[in-house]
Amino acid sequence: MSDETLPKAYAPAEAEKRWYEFWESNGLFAASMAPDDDRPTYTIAIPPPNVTGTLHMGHACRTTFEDVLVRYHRMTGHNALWIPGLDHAGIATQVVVERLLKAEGTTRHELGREKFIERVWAWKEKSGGRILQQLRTMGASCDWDRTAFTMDPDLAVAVRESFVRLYEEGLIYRGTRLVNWDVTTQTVLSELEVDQQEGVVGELFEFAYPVVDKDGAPVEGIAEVVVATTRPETMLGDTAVAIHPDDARYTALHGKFAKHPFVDRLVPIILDAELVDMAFGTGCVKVTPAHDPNDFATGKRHDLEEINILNLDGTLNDEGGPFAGLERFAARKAVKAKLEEIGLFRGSKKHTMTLPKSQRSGTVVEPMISTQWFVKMEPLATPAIEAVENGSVQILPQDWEKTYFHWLRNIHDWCISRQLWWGHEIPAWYCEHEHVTVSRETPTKCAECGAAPLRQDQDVLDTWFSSALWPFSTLGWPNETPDLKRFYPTQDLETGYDILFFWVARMIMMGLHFMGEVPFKRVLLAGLVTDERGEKMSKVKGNVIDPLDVIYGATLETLLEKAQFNGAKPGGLNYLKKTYKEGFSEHGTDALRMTLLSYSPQSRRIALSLKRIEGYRNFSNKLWNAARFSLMNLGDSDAVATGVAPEPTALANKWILSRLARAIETSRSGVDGYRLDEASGALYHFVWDELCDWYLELSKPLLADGADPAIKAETEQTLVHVIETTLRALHPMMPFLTEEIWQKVPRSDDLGKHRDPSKPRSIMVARYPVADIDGRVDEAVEAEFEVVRAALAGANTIRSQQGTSRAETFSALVYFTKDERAATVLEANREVVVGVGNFAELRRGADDDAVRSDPTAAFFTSGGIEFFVPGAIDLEKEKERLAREIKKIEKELGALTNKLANAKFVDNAPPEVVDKARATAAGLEEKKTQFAAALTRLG
RNA sequence: GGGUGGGUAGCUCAGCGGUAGAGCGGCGCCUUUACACGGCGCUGGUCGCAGGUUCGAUCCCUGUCCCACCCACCA
Repeated sequence: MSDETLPKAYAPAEAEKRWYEFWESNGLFAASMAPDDDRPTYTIAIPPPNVTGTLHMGHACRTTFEDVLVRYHRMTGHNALWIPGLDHAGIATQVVVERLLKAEGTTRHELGREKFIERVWAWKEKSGGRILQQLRTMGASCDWDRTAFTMDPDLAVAVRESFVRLYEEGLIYRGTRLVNWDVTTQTVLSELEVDQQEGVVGELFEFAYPVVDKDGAPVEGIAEVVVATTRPETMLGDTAVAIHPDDARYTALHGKFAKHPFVDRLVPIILDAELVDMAFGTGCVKVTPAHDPNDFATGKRHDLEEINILNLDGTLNDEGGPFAGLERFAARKAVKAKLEEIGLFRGSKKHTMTLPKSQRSGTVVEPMISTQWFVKMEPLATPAIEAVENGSVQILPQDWEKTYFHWLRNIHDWCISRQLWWGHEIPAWYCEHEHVTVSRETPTKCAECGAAPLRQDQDVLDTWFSSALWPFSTLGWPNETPDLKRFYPTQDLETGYDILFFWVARMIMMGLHFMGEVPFKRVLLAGLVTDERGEKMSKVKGNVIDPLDVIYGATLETLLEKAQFNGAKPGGLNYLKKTYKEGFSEHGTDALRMTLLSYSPQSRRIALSLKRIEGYRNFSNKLWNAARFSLMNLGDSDAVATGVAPEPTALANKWILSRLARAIETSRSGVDGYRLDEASGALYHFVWDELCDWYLELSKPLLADGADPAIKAETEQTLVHVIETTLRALHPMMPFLTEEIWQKVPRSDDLGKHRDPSKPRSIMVARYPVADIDGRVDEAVEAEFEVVRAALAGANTIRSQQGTSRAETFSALVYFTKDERAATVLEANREVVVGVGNFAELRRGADDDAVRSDPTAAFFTSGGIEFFVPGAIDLEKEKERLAREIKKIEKELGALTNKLANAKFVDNAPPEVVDKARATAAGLEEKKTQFAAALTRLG
């Protein structure tokens, strides 16, 4: 150990790969299934990434957060299980594979369903494998043997079981509805895949329908009814014109009809208070049940005919009459022109609206009517609301509860069928009489009439249907497996807030329904990772950052190529060029993890900044070098870390143990309270500001060759203990670096021993530090230390002001104090102060007027003690400094004096607040006097 | 239109009733054998705006203006 010299800088890439293989090949990630293992379980089911594409920063963020929780619990005596897996992601994946086919000059239709599905599976193997590899790169300590995929046979059984049960319970039904149709890819879209593009300026086009009675004869007193639309071509599918029942202007229209100008049809004029707003437009509304959600609902209320005028490719079908065959936008123009031509055009105005566009193809989504499967949501939603109300499930940050309740209380039935090929087949079969048979096993004859053969429903299930079962389907449900018994319900579910409805709420509903128990105790919602400007990452914007590029580094050229390949627009490429002129340097996984952890979980936006990652890369190196220093200094000593705090006598040693204990406390309370930002922050500051900046500096004279052997020995012991404990505390956040160092730290054999003696020792399975065991809080020591710190900090200030090098020895440090305790502390730590401050000597000068009046003596005051460094200063600079100090004090003092002069404050504020203010004021007053005196002394 | 979150140092963000914090940046000094991916020091803020509650408000309340996101709707 002793003669091993660490390189000057930490090289993460090689170490990370090595340790990950070590952990995985030794089975250290696996949860224990031993019957005698009675440790409490801690389980997280991963939010399964889509098998499309590669992981992005959002995944990196989630993976890190979850891995910290899992590793922490593993180290605090839990049987920890993290279930990894992937989602088949229905449409997203199908679209990607279709794009590949297009590049090959073929289509899924040419290929046929079976061959196409084979192709998707091949894609899944490739893409899914890459994603799982990325998770490993991030350090995810998943139990890989349990890797699940939403299309696995086991999970298919769960899907079928739940579908059939819900059907039998009357919670799944078939109904005719409007779906979002993408005419380019010719598939339905889920709500998720529809982007609402706001602020599109369109045209509100008005035209007239001639009014007739039921026999087609003109109506006396009213010749026409004027309606408005942004989509004139849909008038071909109009099956009613609606007016408000209370609208006095149109009583003559009640019971009458509109004559369709293009197709041979009389359109009834109906009364509907729900659809019609009397104040809007003409107060007359054309109703196209087959192509508009509101009209569809209106059609249901009035039992209107639903006429679909479109083919699946977006051209007009035969219902379009003279316009049949035209593409929908061409048809729009043609209908408008024709209406003008025959004199029914009644005006047009600009109209700002929101257009639903397909996230996949960018085309305007077309509402189309079709028969779909639905889940009746209300009976499922009620218990899910209760579960959060009564605290069975806790949502963090809590603000999200409101959103959750709002959605569940206004829930719509869930359309679960999709006209795709990639997904779980719907276990429903039809006979020649269109009777439906829903069954767990493939049926041979119709359940209703016994007819055969049967044909299976061609549709597949929404990808979220299988995701909703995730927390228990991955544990073997519907079988009553030992896994299910041991690990359900899981503890925490961590994910982005964007899928609170699509996934989280549905898991709660399904978990309660099928397991009778919530699927997880806590929902942790993370913010969205955005670029440095705070804009959402998207391929088109070119601002998607691949975690691997940050970890391993990437040149600007590589970044640009990648962005271009992913379809970035020129603006996006410019952003990249401007923001990342130099590309990315190598940062390492641990640095990225620390960065992601440092953002508050409260914020909705995580505007990832490269500078911040660099800061943590530097921190990795800092920690590395602290270890390097320690190992070098431990040299031939026989100090070993034992996992128990030593009992040193030197102030610095006692102090660092006290600070260590506090850091551990904060770290623990931070993780326990899901404030990983606070936990990681506490350790960061402990390592950098206390361990490195102060303790390591102070330990140098104690470890020096000529030092007191007893002190040297206890310092070595303290040093090795503090380093080893710090590594354990940081391990959940920085797994690779900590293991790399820890394995080199001299330590006793029982540290990091696995339950299974055949497995190697690892920090992964070591005990997480406990404040009272690994450290020792000591208020008195901390107070004493402040005196030493003050003396040395003052010396630093002077050195810096005067521009003297650290190597230059000051003649002496003389101090004046009435405070005997402080004097004792300084006296006791004379060696440290002299050594670290590089003074020739330290002495008390209570009666040394010569020093006090020496104009060349640098002066500073700290903690009520005056310090002088004779002959150390540049007079002018010193004068400037003193004047500046006095000004600063006066400003602070002014505010405080005013406050204390205020009787209301003194009378009403709590006594301790007043006392504190008085003490501060007195301290400032004294300081001011000293500074003023020093200034006078300098002339 | 409804809702949610946010506006704090040049930038990115913590803090949320008792004299404003971090990282990055800027300026100055220091090539000191753990680390220049470093050390030390300094600079920098009427805590969006206007009222109110309070002895005291960045923090609580009301209003208001911006920004982001979500939901609904726009015939």
